[in-house]
Amino acid sequence: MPELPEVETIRRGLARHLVGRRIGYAEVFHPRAVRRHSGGAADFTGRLIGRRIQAVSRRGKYLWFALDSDLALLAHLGMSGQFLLVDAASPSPKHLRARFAFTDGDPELRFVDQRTFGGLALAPLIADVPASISHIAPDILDVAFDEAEFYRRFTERRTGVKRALLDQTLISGVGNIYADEALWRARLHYATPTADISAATCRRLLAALRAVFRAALRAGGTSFDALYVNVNGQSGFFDRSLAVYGRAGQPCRRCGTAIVREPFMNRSSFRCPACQPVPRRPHW
DNA sequence: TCCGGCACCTGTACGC
DNA sequence: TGCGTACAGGTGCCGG
Repeated sequence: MPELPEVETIRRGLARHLVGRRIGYAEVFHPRAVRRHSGGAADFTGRLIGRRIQAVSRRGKYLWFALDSDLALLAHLGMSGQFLLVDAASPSPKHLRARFAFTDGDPELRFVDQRTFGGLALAPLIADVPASISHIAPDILDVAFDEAEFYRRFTERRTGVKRALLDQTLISGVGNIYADEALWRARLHYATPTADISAATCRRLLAALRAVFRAALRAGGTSFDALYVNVNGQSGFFDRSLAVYGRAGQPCRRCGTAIVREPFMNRSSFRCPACQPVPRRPHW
């Protein structure tokens, strides 16, 4: 499941291979892949032909190709989206949703997405950010991330700390896996009310998040299966370093207590019952 | 306006 | 073997 470290790993690979190249051909194989592009598939591909990729950028889990004339090709990988750089002659995978060929030849870019939660769209760039994601907050690795402003908005919320971390309009790039990992590092229960978090605890939580993101980036991201791969089709290795996610019944790496898995927000949360006890007045 | 719940999707694992 | 069900979860939309 691509979160910030996985998307950043992919962004770096795309930037290395695609900046400066001009799109010669584009094709969409499934309308759902461009459902957020208002003009439909024909408009999407037609407006891409002849455009040159100037940069590959990211905010949270969104990434985009900055094109000529302040236009961006915006992408979200959803649950299972992949960008792959392969030779045009290589066989098409089952879930190929779109492909882009370049005027200078191979490799071509393919967008593959099994569960179709991901998608592509064109959007005008306003102040270097696609207009359609202006509501997405800066992520914690972004120089624009303002810790004091985050703390103010965080404590104004009437919700629990994990719900807040997953709210991309408050802080972007955090998904279920890294939320659980950061909460474990900061010794916080997911249902701790944000209003009860002190400034010092908030700093500790953000430091934990930064640390887990950086460690995951060094490992090339987290892969549980073949659904997350970098642009060369290779998996990341951070799953071997996870402290709580997916470790129900196994000993906490800090205190040895068995990790528990609990349903929360229609998904699973993992925590150490000793290091992350239920708070006095939880916000479930 | 803010918050929580749910639909959207497909492959895999598991029980019967 | 084959069928049904649960599960994985990011985003946007809707209702309270």
